[in-house]
Amino acid sequence: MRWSQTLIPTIKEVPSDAEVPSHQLMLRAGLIRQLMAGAYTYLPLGYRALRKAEAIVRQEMERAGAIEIHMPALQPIELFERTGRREAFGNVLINFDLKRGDRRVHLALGPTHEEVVTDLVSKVVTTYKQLPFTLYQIQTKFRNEERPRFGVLRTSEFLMKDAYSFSTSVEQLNDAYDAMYAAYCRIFARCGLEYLPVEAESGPIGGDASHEFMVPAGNGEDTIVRCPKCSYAANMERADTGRQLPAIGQPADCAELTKVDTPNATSIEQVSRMLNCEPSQLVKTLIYSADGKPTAVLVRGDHEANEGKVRRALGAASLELADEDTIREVTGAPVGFAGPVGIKCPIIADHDVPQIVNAVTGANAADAHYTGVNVGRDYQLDTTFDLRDADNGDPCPRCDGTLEHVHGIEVGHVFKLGTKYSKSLDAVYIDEKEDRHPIIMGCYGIGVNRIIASLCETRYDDNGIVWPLSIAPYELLIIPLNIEDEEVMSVANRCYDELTAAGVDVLLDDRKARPGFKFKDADLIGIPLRLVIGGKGLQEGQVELKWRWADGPDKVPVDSAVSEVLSQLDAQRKAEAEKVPQ
RNA sequence: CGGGACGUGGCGCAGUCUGGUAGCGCGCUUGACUGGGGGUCAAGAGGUCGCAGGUUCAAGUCCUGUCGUCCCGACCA
Repeated sequence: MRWSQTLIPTIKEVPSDAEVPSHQLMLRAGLIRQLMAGAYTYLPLGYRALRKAEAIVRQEMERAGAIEIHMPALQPIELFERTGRREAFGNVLINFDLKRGDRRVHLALGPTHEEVVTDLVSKVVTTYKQLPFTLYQIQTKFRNEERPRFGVLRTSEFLMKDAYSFSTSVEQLNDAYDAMYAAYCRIFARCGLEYLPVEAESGPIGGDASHEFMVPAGNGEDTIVRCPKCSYAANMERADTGRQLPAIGQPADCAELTKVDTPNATSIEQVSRMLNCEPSQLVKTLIYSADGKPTAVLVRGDHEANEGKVRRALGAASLELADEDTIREVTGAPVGFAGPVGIKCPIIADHDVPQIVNAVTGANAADAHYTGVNVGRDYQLDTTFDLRDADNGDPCPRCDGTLEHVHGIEVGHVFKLGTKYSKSLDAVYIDEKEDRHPIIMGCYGIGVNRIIASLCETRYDDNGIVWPLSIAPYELLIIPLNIEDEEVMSVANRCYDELTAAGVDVLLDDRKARPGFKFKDADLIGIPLRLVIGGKGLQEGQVELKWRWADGPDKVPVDSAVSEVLSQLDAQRKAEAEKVPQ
């Protein structure tokens, strides 16, 4: 492609709306333009990169034995009502009424396709002989994000590869899951991403039923807990703290239980300042409503309660912080003064809570706290749970290492679904004995746009994007320094023609512009290999070849320019391929 | 949904407090010079200051409302 024949609107100054690097670079390099919050047009360069990522995803899906289909984005709302996800999605599900003749139809724009694919399979599969298989598609998904942000990282419309496996046994499900897991590793490695598979919320099946693929990045929305010493990595939602179960016993040297005035001090910070103690000396008492029943959850003052863990510990289907009236009812005090001593509801506590000797807690009375609170004497616990977020510095649950937090962008998610959808949508098969069973499912998603955004978020320097060869919109950029110099242009055109014919993705900067201007644009759009053809060089019979990440150019004889480009591209492709797991 | 910020040529911004001829840089057009890391000079084009209403002799500027965008938080199968 000739630069003058395509549309690459680069921008010198950083658009004021863009904050994160990927957003700034994608706008500046002319990859995308915004239509509205959460909706972007992919311009030629951005779309080429996106399609390259898509091609890699497709190749690896096929290699893993998945079969491609294409399902409608328009879906009847009724399917979501049958699985209960209309309510679960809530406002995120984009849905609307349409008039068709004298009747109305209620439709949704697919936020994902579990319902549609399960409905399809329920109508097509009858016997175990047809199973197992895995279907996939690459398609635009729609979600009414409450708050789209970070440019293209979180949008209300995005390209997703979604795959669904259908099996008759847990063993078959595990095989499909493992195949997808391996394919994902290959995909992200081929795309040149640094990725981290982390354990994620696994739902009803438990165990290792779910992994997220994260790209470590400072601006990632997710917090990952990982151990630098072993391979343990988990989403904050489910990361274990590695705390040993402590014995619950009344400590030896207890202070007296004392009620102290703490006017208007409702936060951990205010109380610790007023009473001149560390937040770790406090017990944070949170009143939750678990399936409608109030429960007090105790964690140490400097810890954060983890709602997923609380929900699992209580075996509750729904969990939310209790409203003000409930809090007054069980504590007899306004919000901010709850404590375990004399509270009128069940208590569960994190492992670290009974370890606090002479703790400070709310006194269940307005403007008052207790000091000298001790388990066994002032309140009772039978057992403790892991109820809090794993913290920086916590012990690793798998080895003697120390956990640390990193932020990440979720680019993929693999999940063992079980029979949730097949049961509600009646997707069953008959076995050898003519018994009917719900099909066992798995689902596997990749955010294709996020592959591009994560690359831009992690691979750049002061001058612009640094694409890997595998995803770069073009592999080679030819820059003739002076397009009015006939010899320069004839060499440039010859290289362009020969390399294009050889199957290389070549962009030729045929714009009438000064060299410095072209170099700046070249670095900004980040094409991996750059071939510079200038009048001075040609007088010495030489052209220049430079990788985007290299310090300086290599001089190459004009006559061997084409072969040198081909062999260097080949070597780079091999180098990138070596990082891909088998 | 709670909190905050911002809407002025294509982009980045000043002007708003204290009402009185709409400005700067980049980009764009034309010409000349220049020609290896976002050039120089000259001459131009381009904006009903997000929108609506109000106050005023007079509104980019003050008031009310509204729409939009971004950031923090909540939410996120």
